[in-house]
Amino acid sequence: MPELPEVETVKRALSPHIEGKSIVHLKCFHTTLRYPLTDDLQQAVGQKIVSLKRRSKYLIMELEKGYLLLHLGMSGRLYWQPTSTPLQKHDHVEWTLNDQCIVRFQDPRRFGLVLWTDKPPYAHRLLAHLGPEPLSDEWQLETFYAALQKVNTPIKTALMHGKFVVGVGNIYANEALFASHIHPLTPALKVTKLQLEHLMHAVKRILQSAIASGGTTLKDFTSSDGSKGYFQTQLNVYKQTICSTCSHTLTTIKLGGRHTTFCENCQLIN
DNA sequence: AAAGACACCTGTCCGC
DNA sequence: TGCGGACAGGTGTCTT
Repeated sequence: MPELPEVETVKRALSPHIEGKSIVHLKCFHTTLRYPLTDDLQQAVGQKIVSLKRRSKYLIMELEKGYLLLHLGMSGRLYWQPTSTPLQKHDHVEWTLNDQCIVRFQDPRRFGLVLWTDKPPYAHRLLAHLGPEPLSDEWQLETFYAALQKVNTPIKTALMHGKFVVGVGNIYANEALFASHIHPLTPALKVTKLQLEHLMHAVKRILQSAIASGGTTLKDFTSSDGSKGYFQTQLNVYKQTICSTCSHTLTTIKLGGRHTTFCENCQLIN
């Protein structure tokens, strides 16, 4: 489900409903997601939610003392209800806030996570190694280019790796490479600095545009209020068959186990 | 040290 | 209609 724009959409939709409110109950209905749902999640109970932040595809619920780290994995949802409603299949964690509203974490495939930490979350082992945020000034052409000079792996794999930039998943990696006319199999160290500059601009533009559209709903993505995203209408290669620029038939290959679609006419390998 | 394979899960879709 | 198999928006960890 979620790449950066989808997680950002969830964050923006949920924040106004929960910030400044207190957690009255926290219930777990399943023992394990990516990691076990441990008893220390109860340390969040009684605390006020100071803010909801995003780092990469992680959500950080900042409490007065401590933090809850959340990740939606491939199929996770975080949905909000003004009052309690019947549990749905695959609801794993439920927060009840002091105004009686409910927030639930639902995740059929259970690749997501909810965990407690009382230490600064950016130093947590899951976040500490993450690369720069694509929509921030931390992501610089010079350092990106320099880092890739040692990387022989295809540029698409490098883009999705999370080491050089975070938040770019399969959909937006395909789209950004198409927009910047770079063949996904180009070895990262062979991408020129000029191409890399175009790629960075494409990533920023596409992510911002996807956020503005409320994310991409391919099958089942909805924001916390149940609304769908509309960026799928702007996809140029992902799940498409004909090149929107030259009308050639698009090529689909498998790269690192992920569907990779590109135009052999518009995206040349270096 | 880098790169690839694998693992974690369930739901859905497609072909037979 | 039923069944097997492939595949899906992610990412940490293990193996080469």
